[in-house]
Amino acid sequence: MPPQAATPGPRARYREQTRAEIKAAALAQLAEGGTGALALVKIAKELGLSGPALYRYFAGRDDLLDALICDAYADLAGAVADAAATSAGATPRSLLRDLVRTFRGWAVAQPHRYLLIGGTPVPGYEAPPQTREHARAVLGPFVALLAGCTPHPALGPVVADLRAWATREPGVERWLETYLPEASAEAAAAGLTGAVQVWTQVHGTVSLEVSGLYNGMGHDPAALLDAQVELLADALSLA
Amino acid sequence: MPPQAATPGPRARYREQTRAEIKAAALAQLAEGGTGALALVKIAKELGLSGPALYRYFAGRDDLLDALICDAYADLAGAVADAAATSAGATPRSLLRDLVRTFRGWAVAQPHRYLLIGGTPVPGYEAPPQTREHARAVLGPFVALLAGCTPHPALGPVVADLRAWATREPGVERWLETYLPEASAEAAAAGLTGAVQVWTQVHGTVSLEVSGLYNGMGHDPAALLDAQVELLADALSLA
DNA sequence: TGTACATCAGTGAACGCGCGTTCACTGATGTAC
DNA sequence: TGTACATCAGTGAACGCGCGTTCACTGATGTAC
Repeated sequence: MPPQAATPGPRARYREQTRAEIKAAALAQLAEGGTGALALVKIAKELGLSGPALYRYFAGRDDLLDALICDAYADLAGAVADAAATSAGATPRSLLRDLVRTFRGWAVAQPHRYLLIGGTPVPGYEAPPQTREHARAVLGPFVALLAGCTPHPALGPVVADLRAWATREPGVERWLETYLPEASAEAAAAGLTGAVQVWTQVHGTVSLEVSGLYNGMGHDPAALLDAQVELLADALSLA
Repeated sequence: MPPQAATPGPRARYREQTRAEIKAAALAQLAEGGTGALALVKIAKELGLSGPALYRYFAGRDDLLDALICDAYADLAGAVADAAATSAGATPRSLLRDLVRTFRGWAVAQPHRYLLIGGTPVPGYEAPPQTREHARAVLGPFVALLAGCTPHPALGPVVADLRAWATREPGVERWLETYLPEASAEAAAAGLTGAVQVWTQVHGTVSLEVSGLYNGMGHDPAALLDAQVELLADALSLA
């Protein structure tokens, strides 16, 4: 009788390690040539393996892409959550600034990964269904921070009927419980509205920077984003 | 002696028509499968032509992509300029609203074309050098509209030294003369700052919508963008 | 502790696909005298 | 108005490439008695 099935065993550990190496090589390719440059054969060659060996670790090209996307979402969500934990206790305004800076920092440090989750959907590739939940996890700390804020009246409620949305869209219920455990319906709606507003602004600025579309304009993206945080904080009446 | 070399002649006209048909077929493919799905052979087949015939009209795949991108930029810039001309005389605030709505309308009506110019840069494809100038042309009416506005102090000047930038970056000189013919340095800087601010916000909202990343959030993108226009107008102190 | 068996990582050859691009050519269309 | 020539759209065959994926297999590693 084995001591406990919980211990992975050397084989499983080695397996996980190889999976990680494959993903690392794949990311390196993405960084160089974009989504179109991701080729299983080239990855194998780079690892000193031969072609079909990769099929021991991933069901195929799409499966590998799935894993990369999930990792990227989880990683970004983790970074944002860490920042929220670190800055807990600060004023909402400076917390928002920290979260936004973390978001941008993550994106510009590894543009290919940001493009993977925030860029053009890959042709012929159907995103895994958990994608929506992952995206919401990234927004989680923002909603939590902004719950109960007072958005500029023009913004209105992003989701008119929160309860209807939560029952219609799977996963939303649990998400709300995680990030807004004790918020009133009004506070939750305000937080969601604020988070979407922040999201659109930050994604706009960051994705333009990451795609290199700023090249011709000549300005400092970090400073611009900081300024936009102030505008956002004003629009949401943050202290 | 021919009447005037200015008249294109039937051959040249037919040639232009075929070029247009090729581009239309290419756009149809982009709409279905994204950038990766653009294949010369398939385009040819769709037009009843056979493979190499396309090389009479385009030097290759990249040349065709160049043309599509230039067209998209020019088309969007034209739409925005038309909107500016139509709404001339309105208050800055409602003019901004019209321009932004036009921008979004163009993008959501043909998402593939918006992704072509605002999405992830295509792997292995080097954007033509005029791209920057085209992007600036789209922003032109916005700068013109916002020249002399009073941006929120936090925003600061997007370009600290406008004159240095204009001499460093080719094409900027002429661009400034076109859209800010008689503006003071301060008014020009304010207009540029405002335009960049508007650009980041609108691109953020529109690109999230066009990429389908809104699916899981459940809200009305057009209403959100309208609200954001009010916030922008406030941040730029528009009448 | 040793032996028999199951599991699984990895290989090499091969298939089929679609693509971009080149080449030598045919035939129609326009142009010059 | 008619003829000779140049221009140019379009063809068919072919090359080479890199890719995803399948298959039957070998050999090492772990496991059960």
